[in-house]
Amino acid sequence: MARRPDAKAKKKPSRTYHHGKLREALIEATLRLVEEGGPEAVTVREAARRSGVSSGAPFRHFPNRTVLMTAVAEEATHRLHAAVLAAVEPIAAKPPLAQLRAIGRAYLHWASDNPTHFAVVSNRGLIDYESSSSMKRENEDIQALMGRLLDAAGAPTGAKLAARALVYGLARMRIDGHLPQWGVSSSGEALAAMDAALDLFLDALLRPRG
Amino acid sequence: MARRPDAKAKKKPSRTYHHGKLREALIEATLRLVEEGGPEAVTVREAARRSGVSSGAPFRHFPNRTVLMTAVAEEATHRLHAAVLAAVEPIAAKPPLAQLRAIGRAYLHWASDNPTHFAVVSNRGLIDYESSSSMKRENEDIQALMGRLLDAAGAPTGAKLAARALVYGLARMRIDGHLPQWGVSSSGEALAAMDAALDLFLDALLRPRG
DNA sequence: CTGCAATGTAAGCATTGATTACTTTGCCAG
DNA sequence: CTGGCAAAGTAATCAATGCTTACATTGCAG
Repeated sequence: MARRPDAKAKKKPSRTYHHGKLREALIEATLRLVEEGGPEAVTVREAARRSGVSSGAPFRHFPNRTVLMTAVAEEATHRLHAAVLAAVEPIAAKPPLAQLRAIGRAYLHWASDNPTHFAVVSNRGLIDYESSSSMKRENEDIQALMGRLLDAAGAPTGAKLAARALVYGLARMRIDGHLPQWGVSSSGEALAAMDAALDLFLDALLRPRG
Repeated sequence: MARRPDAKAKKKPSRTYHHGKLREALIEATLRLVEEGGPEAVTVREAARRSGVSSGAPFRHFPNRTVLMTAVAEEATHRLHAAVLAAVEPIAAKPPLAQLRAIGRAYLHWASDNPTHFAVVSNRGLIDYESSSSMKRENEDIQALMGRLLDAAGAPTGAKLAARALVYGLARMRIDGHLPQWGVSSSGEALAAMDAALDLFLDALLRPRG
């Protein structure tokens, strides 16, 4: 795996010193750290190690650990946003209920497939949410999309919060370990149960009221 | 506040050494630490400091930080359980819907009033959930109660998971900072919105289906 | 009273986030 | 070119933390 202490830069083995793309390398390394052990496993020094630089180098690009985590959360949010959009856009002509179902499923599946990344995105005590305009925008974009669809489906006022809470709750229950009965690692059954709960909720919510 | 380096034990100022009730003192100190700065702010050394013992002493009672946190989660779960029971028991004769509402409200209000304690209870990555039989019991007790009430109300299969997810989702959204529009600190409006979402969900779920 | 287990202390280790002073590098104005 | 300067590395250091080990004190049981 490791040939020599150099072989770091893409083309010029400049003997170490001046990584060239350290910022991106650190984000990538941190993404992998999150993947491997969750947000708590992230260590600035380990990210530096994996990027082949000294322990102080990361602080040239990120003032502190939180900002590094925020950059990772930004990337993760981007992926989640893309996954959700990729699920709705092909069926933009179908009825709102179908689109809502697709959004919820995409969200839940992404969270289930990327539990540790979802943990970074959702727990805002770990990041500096307000500082990232892109993360805010993509987040609000999903909420707005859901809002429009709920309105179009004639959902009652307050349904937006309930819908958000249900999907968010299912996703977090999974990563927080509250779904042991459906298998901790075998995501198949848990996903099926979550999908069923989502369907139930949407059907109940959008069923015409007397 | 601090008169002398002694004045620690209740009655016998035994010059330090042998605290007598260090275990409980540590749990109490940790509870306060959680209260002040969330689960991440908990430090074994600080708990020791506040209990007036050396930094190694806590390890005589808790093998590691996680076990200390688990003890705190146990206590917090006990309080949450008590709050929920106190809300339902007086109205055990009323219809299931009313009882379900009361449970959800009590849960949400407790989580809202004790956000950091709720964080400890809910995030099982921070504790050793399986090792605490009392915590498991009280937790499953609430779930079972909700399950019975949902069955009695004629809720469809799968409603149990949806109901748990909705309440859990609302509670976590609040502590995770996903409800800025309802005021971060002014819990009044956020609570009202959560209650409304809960009502909406229960009404939709339990409305007779065709 | 004695001796042992429980419970505390003191000191130390490895690790971490962060800072500081120094060094190397790329690049741009002249 | 080239001289110099800002950007981006390094090395050394600090304080804090979780946890361990060796030792000290205590109280209690026999």
